[in-house]
Amino acid sequence: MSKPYYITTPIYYPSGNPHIGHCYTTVACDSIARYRRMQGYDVMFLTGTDEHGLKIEKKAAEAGVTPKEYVDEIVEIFKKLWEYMNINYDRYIRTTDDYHVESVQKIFKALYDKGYIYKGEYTGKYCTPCESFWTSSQLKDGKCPDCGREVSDAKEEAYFFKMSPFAERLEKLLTETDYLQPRTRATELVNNFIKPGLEDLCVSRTSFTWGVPVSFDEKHVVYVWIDALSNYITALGYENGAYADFDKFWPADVHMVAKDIMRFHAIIWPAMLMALDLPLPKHLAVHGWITFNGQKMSKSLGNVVDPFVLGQRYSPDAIRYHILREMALGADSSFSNEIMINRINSDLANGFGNLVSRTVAMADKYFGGTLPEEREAGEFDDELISVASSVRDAVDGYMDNTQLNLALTEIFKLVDRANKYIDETAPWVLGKDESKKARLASVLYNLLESIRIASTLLSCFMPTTMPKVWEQIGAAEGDVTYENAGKFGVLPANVTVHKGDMLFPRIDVEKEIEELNQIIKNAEPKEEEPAYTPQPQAEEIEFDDFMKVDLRVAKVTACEKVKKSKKLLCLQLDDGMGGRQVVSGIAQWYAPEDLIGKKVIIVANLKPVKLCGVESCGMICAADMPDGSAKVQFADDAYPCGAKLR
RNA sequence: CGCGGGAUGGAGCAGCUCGGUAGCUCGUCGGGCUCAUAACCCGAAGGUCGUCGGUUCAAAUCCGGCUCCCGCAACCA
Repeated sequence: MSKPYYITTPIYYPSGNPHIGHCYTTVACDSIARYRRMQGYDVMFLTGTDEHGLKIEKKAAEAGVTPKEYVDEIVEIFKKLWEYMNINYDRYIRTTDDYHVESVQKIFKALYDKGYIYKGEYTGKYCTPCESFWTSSQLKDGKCPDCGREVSDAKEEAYFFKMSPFAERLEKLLTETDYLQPRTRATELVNNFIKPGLEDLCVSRTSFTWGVPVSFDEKHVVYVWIDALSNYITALGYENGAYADFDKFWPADVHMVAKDIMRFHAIIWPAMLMALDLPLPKHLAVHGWITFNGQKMSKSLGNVVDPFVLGQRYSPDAIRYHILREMALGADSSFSNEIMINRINSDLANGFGNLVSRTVAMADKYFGGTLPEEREAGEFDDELISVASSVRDAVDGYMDNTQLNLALTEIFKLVDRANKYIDETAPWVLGKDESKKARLASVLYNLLESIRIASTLLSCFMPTTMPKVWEQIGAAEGDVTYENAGKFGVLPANVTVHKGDMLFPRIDVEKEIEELNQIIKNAEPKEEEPAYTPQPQAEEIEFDDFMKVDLRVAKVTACEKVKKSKKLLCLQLDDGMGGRQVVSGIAQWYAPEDLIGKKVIIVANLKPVKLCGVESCGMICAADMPDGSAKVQFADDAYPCGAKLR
């Protein structure tokens, strides 16, 4: 009976279309899953979508459809992308699936019965028009992140999950086991979340309805944690009858996640499992972001990469390769069109593709495609054979540590060695001498064997292209197994090759970059310009209310950054009334010298407050820009300082 | 003094745990080859290893101060 192996991606939130970042995690998991299958494991590879929550509810409302209709549509796009990228998942879970809903309700109840969940009060900020709760950290400029209106303090009845009983075990899990990969991140988690004391977690909401109802308290809907994280076990049939794989596959071998959701998987998820008395997953592999020219990918920067577009131009396998080759487990990896194209050219086209092409072409040219069986060993053979025979074991080691980039590097050492071997043995010279035919056959055979081994291992990473290689080098299905990847001399001595199409055509870098930039440009205006919808107008107020606001002209006499803060500038103003100090959150967009000497409009009669320990008396007026930045409203220099506006 | 990570030839990185020739990929330059996808192979140039100080026979590597960058947290009147 083969050993089980369970690997998961996170379940993605379908509030928008999938992008290259989603591909990153999924392609990595797929490659590992394929590798394990090849090794003979009984693999369960799970992916899916997290479909509940307020944001989906709202997006659906905006689109004028039901939440379910909304997610159905996006889930289709996700699935299409996975099909396109040749992702071979075993199961796809949607949190809207009946069996999942059933399990979540049971889990919630079980935790309640055990006393880990209790009813309490959730205090936060409430936006009346949106009917939504926000924590203070979610607020944008102190206002509702959705509509931009004022929020008020409010309390909401909610269920809480007790985290504190697990603090000690969690700390040990993070610092003393190899659960977290890479371990370097453990310090960060322990210092930031465990040492200050774990706060109980709010696990239900009454402020929206698009979610799993709490079975024993209908007003409440299960909030994201228990609903989403539990997918890893409900998908196996935990507390439901849809599947019966829980005993076989749990605990998971690897949960792979990006660093932004590391915290939930490193702390909350293990705590939940502890509360349920279930075994913990073996590993949590955390990877970084794909950054674009060093910047985080974001729509407003216009650098969101559409995987469909890239795949069409360079083939899904090339994209898969690039992503995996650049990805180091802990760190961010930079993505740019230039890096990607260069990588595809040098590794896939020049290195691997060309090796296959020249080898097959020579076998075809000198022997009509079929090698004769006579052999003659030569001086460079041993080194090539030793490299080829040891690759698999090296790759194994890296795969065990989810270091896919290093695994690929290892395979390409063989590719490079083989290219060098061609130069050393100069088959074209042998080809001119009838007496060297046996030697020539040996050289070509050794090359075909090297290609067979490399392509077998690469087939987990580039599953679409490698079968084409096998066709070209005359490898049968039984030749390209995991077991044979560790052996040299598997192809029949009289193997027959078949010339085929180029595997990875070389890309014209300059031309391609120009075209890609054009695509980005064309895509931009469509998204950018009409995308800016002004915030809804605030509620009407009385004239008297308006007159309470004292707007004044003031001149910036001095300005400096507030230490300890990235966003704050401290301005000294001549307001015609003796001067004052105002702190403003615009440091990201203005240097102090941009403001000194300029006149601005201030709200003069705001109650003073301290921001990062610096007193601020009033605020300066600025416009919110579509990209989230702010532009200060500079006043006409003719206005005298202290002049009142109305 | 909020937490953490980083600073190494033009670019991107490894080396730092366990001090002792600074390595890899790409790019550049020169050469070779012609089987191949203007690909392949060889060679060369290019680095005060952020900065200052300490320990040591010896420091990229250990210790301390400083500067700058990047995440996260907080702040954004």
